[in-house]
Amino acid sequence: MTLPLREKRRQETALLIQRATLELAKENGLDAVTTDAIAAASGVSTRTFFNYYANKEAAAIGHPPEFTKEQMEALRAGTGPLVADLKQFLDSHMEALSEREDIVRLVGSVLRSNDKARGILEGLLAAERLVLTEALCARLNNRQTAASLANNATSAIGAAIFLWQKDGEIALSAALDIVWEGVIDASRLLSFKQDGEAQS
Amino acid sequence: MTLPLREKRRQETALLIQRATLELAKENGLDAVTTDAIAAASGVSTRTFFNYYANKEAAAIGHPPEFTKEQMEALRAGTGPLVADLKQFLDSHMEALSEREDIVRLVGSVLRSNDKARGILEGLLAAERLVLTEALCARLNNRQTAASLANNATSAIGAAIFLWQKDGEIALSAALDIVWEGVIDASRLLSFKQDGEAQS
DNA sequence: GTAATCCTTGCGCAGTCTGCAAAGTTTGCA
DNA sequence: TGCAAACTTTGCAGACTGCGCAAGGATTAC
Repeated sequence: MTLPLREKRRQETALLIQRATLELAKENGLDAVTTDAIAAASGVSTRTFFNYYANKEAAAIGHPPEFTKEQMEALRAGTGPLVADLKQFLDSHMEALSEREDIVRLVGSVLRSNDKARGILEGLLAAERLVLTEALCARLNNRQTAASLANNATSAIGAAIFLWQKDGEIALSAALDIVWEGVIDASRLLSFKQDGEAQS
Repeated sequence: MTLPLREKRRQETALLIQRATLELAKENGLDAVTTDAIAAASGVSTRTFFNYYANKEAAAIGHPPEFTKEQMEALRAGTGPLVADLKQFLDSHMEALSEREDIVRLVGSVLRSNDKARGILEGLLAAERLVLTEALCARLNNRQTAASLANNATSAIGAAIFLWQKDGEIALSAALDIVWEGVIDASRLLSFKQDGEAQS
């Protein structure tokens, strides 16, 4: 962890700008906030703001935690049954998100009212989903299956956040448990042997 | 089907503008296209363009086919096992998409390079997913399970389109079959009874 | 045929985002 | 420590986006 000063400053400023953006968006939504206002609140020039983020929506999203090397490795190595490993993987990612609960909550409200922000996050998630698909592929040797698993997993994270926001009482990890149970139930229904149908 | 003239014209113009937008975007991507250019190519004023679509990204997406009342009803009534009904539902929706293959292909390429367009489509899809969730809820009495099923279903449509675009040989319906098989396989893995784990 | 309703359009304004070049910081190396 | 190379910040100018407004044109219902 011996980052050069430059790098460190950059990360700090990026986070500072994100917080300023979200703070301003709380009032009347992100659309009502100008880039000039964000720059001013962050203590940088407007031009510099655009050196950090391509637009205000990207600033609101910031840099969400990615799947770490350790998490991916644990999943690929695979000690237990796949379901358990996957759940563990999601739990550990959820924990990373919990450390920025305030930001997660604010980002969530921006997403509800801003198409562009949604698209940006969706792009980031798609990349993560691809990474996860690759890792699962190594364990399964079937791309479509791996892709579907990755989809269920990443969607579960989003659904858990949604549930957590709506409820307001339960913890993020508890929300994930509830959502995951639904995923498993749905899987039972989908994999149920059909009455008179042929089954490969 | 006795639409007033106004309504009909409106739909035609909306489609015309969408086609013009996609046509112009083929060259250098949507970002390189100005709203003035789209308006000129569509034979309307720039101001009128904005009466049809909120922005050029929305114009590129247009108005994708929604789940029809008949499709939803068939799913809710539910004659066979759920998996079969769901597959049938997806097949019929895929058929609707096949009738606009040219547009689907162009929209796909816009989505790859434009965050805002992705967000807009994602918003439309989320609404559809919600409709589907409601319908499944009526049959299942469990919201989380219904949501997971709806997620798997709508994601499958997207994945099928992706596969169809990448491959270039297979038909949309065939692509859906391949994707769906992956979904079922993944479900088997997820619902697999775990070794020593407790099972509710 | 006529009144009510809805659509289109030009104009103007506030805001977004980029290229460029000058000025300021940080880094590595001697 | 001190200096050159590499990188950052910033102001400015300029093209593009998106919307409110109000006048004029088309369509509808009766």
